[in-house]
Amino acid sequence: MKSERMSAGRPRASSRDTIEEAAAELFLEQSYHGTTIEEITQRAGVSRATFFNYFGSKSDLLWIDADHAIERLEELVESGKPLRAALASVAAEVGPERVPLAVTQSDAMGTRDELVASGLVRVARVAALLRSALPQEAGEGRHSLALNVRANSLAGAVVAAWGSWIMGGIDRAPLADYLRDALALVQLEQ
Amino acid sequence: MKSERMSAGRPRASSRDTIEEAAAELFLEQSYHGTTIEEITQRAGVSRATFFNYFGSKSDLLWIDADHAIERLEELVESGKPLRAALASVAAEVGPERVPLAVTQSDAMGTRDELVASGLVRVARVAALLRSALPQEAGEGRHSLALNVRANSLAGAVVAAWGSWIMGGIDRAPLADYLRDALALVQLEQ
DNA sequence: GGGATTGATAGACTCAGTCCAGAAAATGAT
DNA sequence: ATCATTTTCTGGACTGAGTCTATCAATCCC
Repeated sequence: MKSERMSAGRPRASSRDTIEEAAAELFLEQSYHGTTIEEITQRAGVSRATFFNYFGSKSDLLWIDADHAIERLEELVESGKPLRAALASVAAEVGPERVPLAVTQSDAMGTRDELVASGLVRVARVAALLRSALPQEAGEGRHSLALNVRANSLAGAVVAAWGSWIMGGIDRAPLADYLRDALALVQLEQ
Repeated sequence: MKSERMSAGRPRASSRDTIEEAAAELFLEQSYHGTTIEEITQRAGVSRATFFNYFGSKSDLLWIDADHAIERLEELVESGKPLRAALASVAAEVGPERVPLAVTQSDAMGTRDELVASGLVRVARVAALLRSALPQEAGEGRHSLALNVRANSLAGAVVAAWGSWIMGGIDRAPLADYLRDALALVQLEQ
């Protein structure tokens, strides 16, 4: 995943990690909205233009960990792993410190639709993934209402588990436990 | 709802409707992203600043009908109507033409996260509303996992119903039918 | 060394969204 | 009628995200 590259071109500087670190520091010091992309790149020692080589938008910085988990889930599902097993696997890989910056910056989240929205884009991605991974019942079309309901409800449950886990504070149970309980409540499929 | 005002101050020009109409026209002619707020307000004959007296953001224009439905739902729930009855009421009020601009502009939606995000903000609003309206079980806290799962799953089902209804095309069944079927699939509460 | 490829940079540009000071239009009181 | 007050409308300046383009730098392969 990281870099199986040996071929042509100028090698990337270590910019990505540097930018992430600079951003995390500045968000703590000044908050998300109080920090500009220019400040981040200045502290990271790169140009502003470089930022957009690595990230599509400022809010991407808030969801790095979540995006990583979603990518892992996509990998597992594509490799043929059963859905619930894949979900459990990814949950087990998420350590107690993997709380996205978006949540520690939640004062901003409360007021600003922009941040809520950037988070929900991830939810939509999960829902779409689930919809493609759920077993279709006989004669059921790709856009069946029942399929959509199952996918969305399941996504809702996954998100609820994750949200409650976050709110559980530092001494909470592992995410996998929350997920198990949440999935038990939606006995929609299998 | 509209205007029970007789008191002081300069009366509003008919600006709001004018802006909505101008925007709808321009979005059809030029697409959402091809239209600037300045163009909209020019056609509507008001200043750019006035736009932000009526709408919080450009993307609000895409969700006027959805926002109206959500507000109705909030009213009904606050007035003490049972949740499922309130949902059914609002669904029954939604005519076949009430497809938000966001959907007719869906070519833009497909590619641009911004539009997905603006729509999902509405989903979050619905989920929050459901969470506050769902009956709490005995000894269940405000941030209970089970409560969150029920609220989110239900929101997912509502959204699935709405989405399938939209996709059903012009000769589809009433939204209320889709909603009934979707809710029947999530037998989580009551 | 000479391409070819890829990454980094600078700079200009568009546009959404914020802010503010002031003009315009109404009301009610004196 | 005049004045103070309240609310809307307007113009203009400003910030900052995101796009685009041209150019330079670093690496590989020949």
